[in-house]
Amino acid sequence: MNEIERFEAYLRAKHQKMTQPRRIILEAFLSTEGHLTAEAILLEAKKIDPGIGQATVFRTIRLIENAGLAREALQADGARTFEHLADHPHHDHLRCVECGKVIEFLNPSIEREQKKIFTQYSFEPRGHTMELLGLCPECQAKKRGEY
Amino acid sequence: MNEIERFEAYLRAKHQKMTQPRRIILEAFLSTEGHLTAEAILLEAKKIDPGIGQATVFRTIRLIENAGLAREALQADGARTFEHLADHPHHDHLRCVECGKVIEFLNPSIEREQKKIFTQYSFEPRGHTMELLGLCPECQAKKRGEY
DNA sequence: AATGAGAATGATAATCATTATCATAATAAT
DNA sequence: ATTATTATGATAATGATTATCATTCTCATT
Repeated sequence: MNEIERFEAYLRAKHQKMTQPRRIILEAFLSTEGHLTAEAILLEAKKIDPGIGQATVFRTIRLIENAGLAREALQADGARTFEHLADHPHHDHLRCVECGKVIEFLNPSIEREQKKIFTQYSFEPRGHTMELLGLCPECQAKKRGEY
Repeated sequence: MNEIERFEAYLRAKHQKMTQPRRIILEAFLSTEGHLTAEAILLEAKKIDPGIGQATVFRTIRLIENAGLAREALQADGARTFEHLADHPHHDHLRCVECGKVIEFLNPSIEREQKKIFTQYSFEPRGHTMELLGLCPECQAKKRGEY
């Protein structure tokens, strides 16, 4: 079952409708990689159909998220972005505070420890966010050059 | 050196001034625990001096943050909050997605692994955010009761 | 294929948090 | 005390998100 089909199944289960705008927004979103703001997703969608409205993008992103096809990723500056989960297994982020570059990584040891914490506090796991903030090698070099 | 003094030293170093509003906002902020929105900090400050303005709170929080006396903590819903660092060593957060309850925890093993990742990618560490999301025992019980 | 009830759309207005502007007031160095 | 500089608070401006609503679309049923 591909992404579009999964979205259709989700909508059907909720007695909601698959529409052209929804399909276009999902396709536009899936055609990207990385972290997109709602506005960026609107721009992608308008490449397919310029008539798509801002409001519909906000509404549809939430649906896609609730369908389990995307996740929200808050940037360190508070900007709200989304990334789709197709061919994109779980990972965490290492971000450069200077240039904004993002490196994705996965550390099994950290994942294991997180599970332990859920158990310790009797929480039912629902996910997590982790972002490491630092200065990338290039920006370190740039800084040194300034002096 | 206490918090107020540290803030004064920071301001002096930046050729900026210690003022009544700034002192009041810092004192109000230090009198709290946990994660406060800018608005909540304004309310605290107004208990001391009702004349304090919203804009000054925003400006002063940034100063306090840059002085290293507070840190920003984005909530899972995107709300921007701040917590002061006095008598409040580093920790991470476990949040209930249902009721919003926050548990603070510290896991040395995770901290160690994070350091390794910085090293692996040659990043200069500048901090990190981690938030585990789950359903707390109380909300699990409430859910079960619904059916 | 036509119908009709319900749902979705896009334009726009409304809201909310945050930032910018600016005339006045407070501060700190002389 | 004087003065140059910075900070203040009121208000306007901005940017992101959400609500409203008349019109349009979708889909199960005929």
